[in-house]
Amino acid sequence: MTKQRETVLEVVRAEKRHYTAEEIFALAKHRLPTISRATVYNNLHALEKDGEIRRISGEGGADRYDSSFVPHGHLFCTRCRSIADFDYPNLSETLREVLDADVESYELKVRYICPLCRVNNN
Amino acid sequence: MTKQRETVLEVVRAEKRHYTAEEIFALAKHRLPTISRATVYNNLHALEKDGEIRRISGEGGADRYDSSFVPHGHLFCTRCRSIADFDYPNLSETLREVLDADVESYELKVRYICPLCRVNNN
DNA sequence: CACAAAATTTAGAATTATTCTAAAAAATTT
DNA sequence: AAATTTTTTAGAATAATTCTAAATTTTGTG
Repeated sequence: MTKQRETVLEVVRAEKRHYTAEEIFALAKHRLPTISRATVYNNLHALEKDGEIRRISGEGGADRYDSSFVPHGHLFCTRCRSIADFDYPNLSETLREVLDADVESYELKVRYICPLCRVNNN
Repeated sequence: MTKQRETVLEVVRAEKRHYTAEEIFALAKHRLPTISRATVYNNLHALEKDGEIRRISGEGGADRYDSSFVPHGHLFCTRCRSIADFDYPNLSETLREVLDADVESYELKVRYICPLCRVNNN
């Protein structure tokens, strides 16, 4: 494992938010000034393939990355564009049963109006 | 409703597969030779907002569109890149209960190895 | 450890998908 | 049918991602 890959993984794991490749590039560059964009993309793909991180395909924007080990869904607020995690227990197992096949990964995206926007009538 | 929007909707509804915007553009152009790419994108967005079609955000490629009224998930084969529909009954209602909020739409993408690739050991 | 082979990194160019622009055309309202 | 609003058009612009080929680093082997 190269220090570039390690840095990319650490940046994704340190997530306060779900970062885009561009944001990860900027944060990684902070620590490893010579790192290139292509390396960030390479490593994001490799880490995704290894199951270390998950890609959240972009809702009208760039893809984002998530490093949580706990399977969960994502809530997209169509008003303020915020993204939040939500727990949906047993979905992996249920999918396995319904499909009768091994599931590599899943992505459950829900579009709605988040509580804050609802209250504020945004 | 313009004839352009009507054509785009008809093309998506006539889906044998889930088409990309580019494919929809080509098919629409067949019938309406002067239609422009921007119009196809405009109408895809408008139709999505109206709930007439659903966007399937691109798995390493362009977004695709689906016109089915029956809520369902999508199966992505990571070997042959095929996309299939699958039924997951009551997910809308379950999400509504879990989140205690109205769900505008959802997208459930599952990555796996499809039966054909499994059998053929692709 | 040293060498060879394989894998990864780099910077920037290239490509792909999508959005923007401003003028023209079409649709809708009055 | 005139005025207003919306949509369309072609092409330019932008954004996100992938590609390229040479340089560097890492890994495997004796």
